This record gives sequence, structure tokens and C-alpha cells, in this order.
Amino acid sequence: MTEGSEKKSLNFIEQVVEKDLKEGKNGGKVQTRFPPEPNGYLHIGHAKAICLDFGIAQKYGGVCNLRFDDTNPTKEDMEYVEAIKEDIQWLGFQWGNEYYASDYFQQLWDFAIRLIKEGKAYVDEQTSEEIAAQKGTPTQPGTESPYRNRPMEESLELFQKMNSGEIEEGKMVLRAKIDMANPNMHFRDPIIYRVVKTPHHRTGDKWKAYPMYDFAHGQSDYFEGVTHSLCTLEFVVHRPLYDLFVDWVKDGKDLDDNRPHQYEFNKLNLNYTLMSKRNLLILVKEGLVDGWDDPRMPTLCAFRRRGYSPESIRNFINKIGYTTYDALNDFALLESAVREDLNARATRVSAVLNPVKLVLTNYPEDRVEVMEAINNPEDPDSPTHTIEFSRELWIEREDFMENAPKKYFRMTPGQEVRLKNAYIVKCTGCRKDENGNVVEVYAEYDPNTKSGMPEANRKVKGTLHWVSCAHCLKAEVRLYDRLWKVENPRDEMAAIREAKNCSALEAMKEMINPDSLKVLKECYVEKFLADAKPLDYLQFQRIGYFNVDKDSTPAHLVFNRTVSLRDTWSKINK
RNA sequence: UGGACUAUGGUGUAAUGGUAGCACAACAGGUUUUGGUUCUGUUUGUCCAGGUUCGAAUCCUGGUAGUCCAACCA
Repeated sequence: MTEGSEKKSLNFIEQVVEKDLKEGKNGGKVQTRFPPEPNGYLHIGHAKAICLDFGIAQKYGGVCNLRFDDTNPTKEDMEYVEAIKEDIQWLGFQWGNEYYASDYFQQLWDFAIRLIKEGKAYVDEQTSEEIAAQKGTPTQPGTESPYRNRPMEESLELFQKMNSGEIEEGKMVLRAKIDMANPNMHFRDPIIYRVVKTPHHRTGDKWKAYPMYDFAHGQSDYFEGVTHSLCTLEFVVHRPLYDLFVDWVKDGKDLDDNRPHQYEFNKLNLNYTLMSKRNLLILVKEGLVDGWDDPRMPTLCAFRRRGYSPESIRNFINKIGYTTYDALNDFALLESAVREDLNARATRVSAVLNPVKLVLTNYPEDRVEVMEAINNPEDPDSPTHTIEFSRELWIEREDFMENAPKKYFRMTPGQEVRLKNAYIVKCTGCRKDENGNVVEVYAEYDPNTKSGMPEANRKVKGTLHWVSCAHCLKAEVRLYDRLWKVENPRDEMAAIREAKNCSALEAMKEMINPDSLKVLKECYVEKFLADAKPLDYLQFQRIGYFNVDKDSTPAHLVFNRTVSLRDTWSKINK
């Protein structure tokens, strides 16, 4: 709805693409891919990659394919494949082809055989510990494996056995023969195949030897005709290896043409947010949240359930940009993006979350008036809906104060306020119970000030929302706040674990915000919401943006707070 | 501390050798039947030290700080 349309300068990836296009590289073609591993749900960090991968293809007349990077059957599942597809489409993107790295297992296998025959790969029979020890450290060169120079025939035979099931997991690996002394650790004879006996979610038990990421990614890009392979910054050190394997697979042919190039951008870091899949999995498994789509999660399904629009997420991504600087973005920018979008599209309704009864003592007991409410004042052609008004109303408890400070523009004895879409009323007092809690608030209405009448234009400082006690619906409202108390949960978690030598779970329990979810069960909403549908974008006037939760039924309405309205009053009030 | 990468207001991001701009945040005010929206204004910045140049956020050198790399994960 409010897609960012202001002129933006090109990000560094777009500049590269435009330069390549100008120079006629890859025949003037642009092709990208979004390559998730189907081992978890997509989070907002993935949205950043998605917007770039699909956005670049869209902008430059190319195609972006979806490729599931499914080279590790122990972690992957079809459940995730379907969820990932749903999230991408919800975000508003459509892939060209649906590919799987497992589609290339045969080609990769053949390539590996070729490398063995060319003396560029060998089967190593050492334990992972031995291999790790020989790898050296960033400051010390590694040493060569005793199997490094074994006869090619031997490696060939053992590699076959790795795949036939004769070799146990962990007993043998295939390694590329590169350079054990290279300052880039990834060049120290990287493992390119290992034995995994867990059945693969697509190829079943056909394969027992599986390629590693570095041996699959660049080649898969090459097989598909990817031109610009976009990934995050931690892969910078993999790029030389990516290029080397692409060189090898091209076998000396036109090395500079028709090949993919990898470019790296900064991944999304958000304050008060823990992004890594591993940690999100702990939250779900340990029940610290209520599943992957718990609205406090940073997953796309959670943002969707919470009421974020795909446009707002895209706008946010568009605002933070793509650079090579490891930034920590402010969650407030995301909230501002969702408010901006929802302000333009959300239907305004009345809901009282913390009710107290207001009695209009001079309003006839049996009278009911039907008031008209505009659905969205931001829209000049906005439709309207009606809302019943009567003598007894629910208003927010915070909207009455017996002894109010000067700047309190709400209900307090002797002060006039406007009831939105209805009348101007003057507060006359209240009744309290034996503990001093306000039970009822009293006011008198001015019959000449009904909305639409000339008298209604009188200046009144405050306007309150309300629902009629006899004409409203009860509802459950879930108020969400940030899941973490600390601004940088990732670093904080590391610090806690270091200091206390504790598990990730224990560290998380220390950082979690105990008030991240408040469930209000005694709320009242106007009848208009009786047939609101899940995911409808709503604004509870003066409170915030809300949507209908998937748990909601006509008999038991449930609303999620997406984000509160900006609130300058609560700041003054502090 | 071996290598790679990075450094612009509080946060993020432009300026591609030529006026340091934008967004968010913060603050002040106008409008408003949402203390919302909107409008106006204000505060705050080129990591440090040298060098090249008529001119440096930008190029070079050296510091400093941060990120990444030693998974049979991706």
C-alpha cells in the first residue's frame, strides 16, 4: 500500500549488476537464486535476502529461482519446504523454477569422480579429530594427511564404498587437494563429501555420500546459470573456494564467461531480537514461546500472525539498505514501517481493553442511537460503519482520573470531553467500592453536541473511545512486547554463558522479558468486529494496531496487538 | 596475535575527488472529533594521525576499534 517510492540511490549490488549489464557479461542476462536450507522457518533476516534476490531479478528483467540447499538430510524436512514457499509468497514474491541441490547429486558425484581421477581429491580415513588437528590454526599452517597422496584408484574405490553403505559415518571423507598452508582455512584440503545414513527427504536412501555446502553451492549456481550469487558477509572467506570449484567444473573452458559470481551483503541484525535458527529452535522446543508462529518470534509466520503486512516488512528492508557493514538495526524502524503502512490501510474500530463503566445520568435509559464511524480517516473515500450508543458505556479505566493533573485531557470531574462520533459530555463524579477503586463514572451529555450538529464543533481538549455496554462483544486481547529485556541478546547470551558456564537455555531464561505477553480476557469491542476475519488489519482507536488471531472464533474473539500507536502522552506522563 | 572484511549524528543509510543529505529516534511548536495522522522547526556526524591534491567522508600509509574464518552445518 505504501511501497517506498522515493528515489533511492543504487546499492552496491545494483551497481555491480548495472555495470555487468553494460559490459554485456553473461550475455546480458541476470539470474539470481534464493537458496534456503529447509531446516527451519524463515525469519525476517531471510526477508532481507529474499527482497534482494528477487528484487534484483525483478528490477533487471531476470529470473530468481528458489533452490532448496538440501545437502544435509539430518537437519532437513519437507515440512520446512512448504512453510518456506508459503512465506516467500506471502512476502509478495514468486520464483521462476523450484530447484533442489539434491537434483544435482548425480552431477556433483560425477564431478567428484573426475576430481579424484585428476588427482584433485582423495579419500581420507582419519577421524574428524585428527583432521581438525592437522588443519592448523589461523596463525599456523596445517599439515598434510597421510592419505593425501594415496593412489587415485584407491580413492575411487573407497569413494564408491562411501556411497554404497559399506562405510560407517565418520570413517571416511572425500577431501579436495588444495593447500594445507593456505592462510585461508577453507583452502586447507576442505572436506567435500561425507557419509550420512539418515534418509534424505527427497532422495531417500539412494545416496549415502553427501556433498558439503562448499562443494554444492557454486556448482549448483553454475548448473542453473546463476549470474549473481548473493549471500551474506560470513561467506566472504568462502568466495575464493567458490571460484576455484567453478573453475574446476568449467575445466578450463572460457573461465571468464558465463559463470556465477558471489557477492556478499550484510545480514540483518535487529536490536532486542535473537535471529539465529539454532536459538529459535531452542525457544520452540523448550516451550519458552508458543511455536514458530508465536507473535513474539522474529519468524515471518510470526510477523504475519501478529498483524504485520508484507508491505511493511518490504518497506523496512528497503529502508535499511544493503552494505558491507555489520550493522545493528533499530527495531523502532521496523515499527515505524508497520505503523506507516497500517495507518493507511487499517480499519478504525472501538475497543475498550481495561473497562470501567460510564453512566450518562441525563440520557434516557431505554434510548439507543446509531452513530456513524468512518473506517479510515486517511482515505477520502472511506466507507463508514455504525456503532450503537446508549446510557451505559464502557470506557478505558485510564481515561478517568478523580484528581487529574493540569494536562490531563480526559474524564475528570467538571471537565468536558468528547465521546468519539457521539456527544460532548461533562464528568460529574464517580462511585467507588470499599477499597477506593472506581466502579462507575458519571457524566452528563449535551444533547446539542451530537456529531454532525453545529454545536459539536465546539473545541474540546479530549476525545475518548467507548462501546455501549448493551451492544458490544467480549473479547480476548493479547498484548505483545519485546521478547528480550536486553538490546543485544546474541552478545548478552554469549556473555552470560561465558560468565556462568551455563546452557543456551539457561542464558535465555535470564534475558527473557517476563512481560512479553499480557492476555486481557475482559475486553469489549464493538459489534462491527463480529465477523472480522483472521489477518484483517485493524486499528483500535487511541490504542494501537490489532488483528484477528487464528485462535479467534465467533464465540471467543481473540485479537493480537501488532504495535501500539505512537504515544506522546505516556511520555509526558512519566 | 595469520588472513579477509568494515568504520559517516543515538540508529541505519546517501554523497562514487567538488555545498555532508535522507529516514528512524529525540526535542519544540501549528493543525486535528484518535495525546493517532499530518505540517513546521531544532539538536546531534565523516574513528585517529600523517600524506597525495587547488580541493579528501571518498585516494595512499600507519594506527585504533569491530566483524568473520580453525563443523564430516549451511
